[in-house]
Amino acid sequence: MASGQGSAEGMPPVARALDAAEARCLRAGAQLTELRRQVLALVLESEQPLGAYALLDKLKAKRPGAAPPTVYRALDFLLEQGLIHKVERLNAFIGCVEVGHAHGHDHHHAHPHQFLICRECGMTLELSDHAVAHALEEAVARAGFRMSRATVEVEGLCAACAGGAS
Amino acid sequence: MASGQGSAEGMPPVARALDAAEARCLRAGAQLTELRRQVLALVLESEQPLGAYALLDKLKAKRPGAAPPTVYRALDFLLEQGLIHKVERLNAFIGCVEVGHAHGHDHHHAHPHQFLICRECGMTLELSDHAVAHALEEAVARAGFRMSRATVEVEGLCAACAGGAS
DNA sequence: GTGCTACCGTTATATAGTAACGGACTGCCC
DNA sequence: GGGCAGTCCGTTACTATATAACGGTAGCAC
Repeated sequence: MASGQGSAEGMPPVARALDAAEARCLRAGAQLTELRRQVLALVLESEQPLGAYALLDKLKAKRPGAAPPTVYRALDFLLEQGLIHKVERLNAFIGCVEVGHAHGHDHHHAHPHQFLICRECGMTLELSDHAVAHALEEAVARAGFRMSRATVEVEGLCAACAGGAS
Repeated sequence: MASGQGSAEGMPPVARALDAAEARCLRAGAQLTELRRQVLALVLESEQPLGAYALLDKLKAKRPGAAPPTVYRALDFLLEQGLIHKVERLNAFIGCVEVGHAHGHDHHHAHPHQFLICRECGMTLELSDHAVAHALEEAVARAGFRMSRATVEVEGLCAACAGGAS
C-alpha cells in the first residue's frame, strides 16, 4: 500500500486518508504525485481550513522552490478529485470527510455537503445533510436550473463558543 | 420622494428600487449618501453580479477620484443594510430582490436567500426558498450550531443554456 | 529518433481587499 | 462662539488571493 503498511488498523488518520486518496485516484485513472500528496497531507493535517498561501508557506519547508502556481495546481487537482473542498467564505481549503468511506458507486466528485463555520474559534465542520441537499435540488429544479455544484456555508457559533458567550 | 416622482407607477425599476432603498435607510436611521446611492444604482443597473473593480471603473465616470476604498466602503454599507448581496463564488455583488417588498416586520438585514449561477451565460437568479432555509436551520441546529448567516450558491445551467446544449 | 502529453519550476502580473491618515462637514454641549 | 465627537469620504500605500505564460523534463507511443 501507499503508506507501506499492511492494513488500515492503527494507522494515523491522515495516513489512512492518504491511502484512501491514493486508491481513489487509481480508480479514477488520476495521478496522485508526490507534490499533490504533500499538499493533500498538509491540508489534512490542519484542523482548520487553510489558505493557499498558508499552505504555500508550509510547503516551502519540503519544497523550497514552491510558488503560488505550485499550490494552486495541486489544489485544483485535489478539488477535481473531490479530495478537498474550498470554503468560499474563507478562501481556504479543507479535506473532504467523505474520502475513505465505502460507496456502492463512484460519485466521481462533488458530493453534497455543507459547511458550518464558527466565527469565534474558526472551527469548520462538514455536514452531508440529505434533507438540505434534497430541498436545494427541488428549489433549483423548480427554477428551471440544472445544478452542477452547490456551495452551502453557514457562519455562526459552534456549541462550545455559543455556550460561553450568549 | 427621493426620485422626484409622485408614485411608483411607471417608474423604471432601478429608480423604484432606489426609492425603496431610501425609505428603508430612513427607517433604519442610516444615511444613503450620494456616493452610496451611485454605487447602489450601478449594482442595480447591472443584470449580472458586478465585481468591486468593475464597479470602480464605472464609478470613475462620475467620480474620477474614486479608489478601491471608495467602493468597498459603499458596498459594506449596502451589505449591512441588506440592499445588496455578495456572491461569494464570483467575488461579486448583486442587488437584493427583496428590497421594496412589503414586510410585516423589519428583518433588519440578511433574509434567507439562495443564488443560482449559470456557468454559461453568467445569469444569476436569487431565490428565497423557505424549504431550503428551513432544512438548513434544522441541520445546523442538530449540529449544535447557532446560525447567523448562510451562503447558498448553486452553479449550473439556466433553463435557456441547458436547452441549447445538453 | 520524433512527437505528444502530463507535470512542474519559474517569472511576472492580474484581481480582490484593507490599513491608516487626514480633511470636510455636521450636530451638540457648554 | 469654542471645543468636541462622529460620520463620511479622499488619498496613499499595502496585503492577500489567484492566474497567465513560458520553459524544462520525464514518460510513452510510434
